[in-house]
Amino acid sequence: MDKQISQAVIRRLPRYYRYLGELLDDGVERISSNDLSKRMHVTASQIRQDLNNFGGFGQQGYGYNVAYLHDEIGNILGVNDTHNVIVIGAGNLGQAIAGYVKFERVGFKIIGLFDVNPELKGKMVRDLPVQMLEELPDFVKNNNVEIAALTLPKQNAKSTALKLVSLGVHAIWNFAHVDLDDIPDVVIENVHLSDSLMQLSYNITQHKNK
Amino acid sequence: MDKQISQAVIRRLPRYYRYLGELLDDGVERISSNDLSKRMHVTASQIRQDLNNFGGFGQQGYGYNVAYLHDEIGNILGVNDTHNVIVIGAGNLGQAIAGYVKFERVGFKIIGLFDVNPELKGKMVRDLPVQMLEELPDFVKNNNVEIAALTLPKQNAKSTALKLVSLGVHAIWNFAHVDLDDIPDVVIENVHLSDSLMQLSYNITQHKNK
DNA sequence: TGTTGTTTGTTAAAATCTTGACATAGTTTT
DNA sequence: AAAACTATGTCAAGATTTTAACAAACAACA
Repeated sequence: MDKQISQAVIRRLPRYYRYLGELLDDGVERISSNDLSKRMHVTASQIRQDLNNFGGFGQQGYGYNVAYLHDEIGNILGVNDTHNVIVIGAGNLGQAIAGYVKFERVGFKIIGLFDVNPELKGKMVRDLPVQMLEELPDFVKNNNVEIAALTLPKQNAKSTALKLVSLGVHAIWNFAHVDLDDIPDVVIENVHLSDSLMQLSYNITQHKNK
Repeated sequence: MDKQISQAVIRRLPRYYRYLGELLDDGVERISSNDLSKRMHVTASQIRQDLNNFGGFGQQGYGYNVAYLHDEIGNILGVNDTHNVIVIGAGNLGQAIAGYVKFERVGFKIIGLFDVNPELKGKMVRDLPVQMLEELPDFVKNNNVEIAALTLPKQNAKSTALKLVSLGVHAIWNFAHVDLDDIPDVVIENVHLSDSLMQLSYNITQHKNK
């Protein structure tokens, strides 16, 4: 048992979660895979298949209860629990991420913001002071830090990641333009904005030549 | 002919491009799919298969010339040409994106930054003044704008996207937390940071239960 | 309460993607 | 110049993912 769920499925879950959240806001009580498929431009079969990886959330002849399904997907994704996040690198992107997460998501809580630049020391970003990297070990020891967002130059990313893991932070949200594989015992999620922009660029070229 | 290349392949191209760029910086002249596969932690077969979608860039018994292959992938991705980019939404994220792109990539040039908030009018971000959205139509008319990055609240994303397309901007790099499908004749690349964070959250849970 | 209609969960087929295998072509060495 | 070696391009097998199909379960309505 305990079949491994493919990352392809996992990548789709947040999107389901988002659409269900919107339906919830709109006061929609129930939805069929067919209706949802039309809104989301995917096949109904895929929706049912995806959801059934985790159990039967629907009911024949009725469909899915929006509130219930939303909550269940939230549980699967782990966003109904609180996760403490620190941001390493208090540049533009770091500040933006700190603000963005704060606005967008309950469930994720930014509790610390770090940088190496002494000029930034103590600067307030929202309600958080920028701390120096030297303060990181103590901070991690005294706070339950689950996720570290790395928004720093690629030169420092690997060593910082290694340090974080040694301090006990086992999840990294990596915005640095470098791969952080071959670090054992840590979960990495990469956001390579350059890669995304290049994909866009490719698709522009394709689009033109049609 | 003119076989459609799958997005799975396209998603990998920027990564090849990055690794080849690093090899280039390190003064490495040639590389075999086998050596590259070890560095990148993918199969050599996949590398050869991916590249052969676009033609034979290597030579039997020799491997691939790093500079040549780097350049060719650059051509495929369209990053050897210049693309003018405007950013709509001059909040933290918009400013970060403007700076990030500028630093990371030649090939993409930020030429304008727009917002609706009158308080931001004229504020300099790097070397660009924040302009009001009313100025957008004239700006697009007078400048060759290829890509618009949307870093604004989801409520305004769709209408702004529609306006951009009507003005002749046919590529959107979307950071708003909403899907912009069903807009015809436009290439969309989504960066859903929340989705990414949720994936991380899921994988943390999985990691723990092992 | 029975009949009709709806929609799931699941199975199987189809399509796509990844990996392994190897003949061929070119390189390197002697 | 020949022999030994290397590594691509490509074909085919294997694995995974997606889609279609439908029986079983429940809802809605008469």
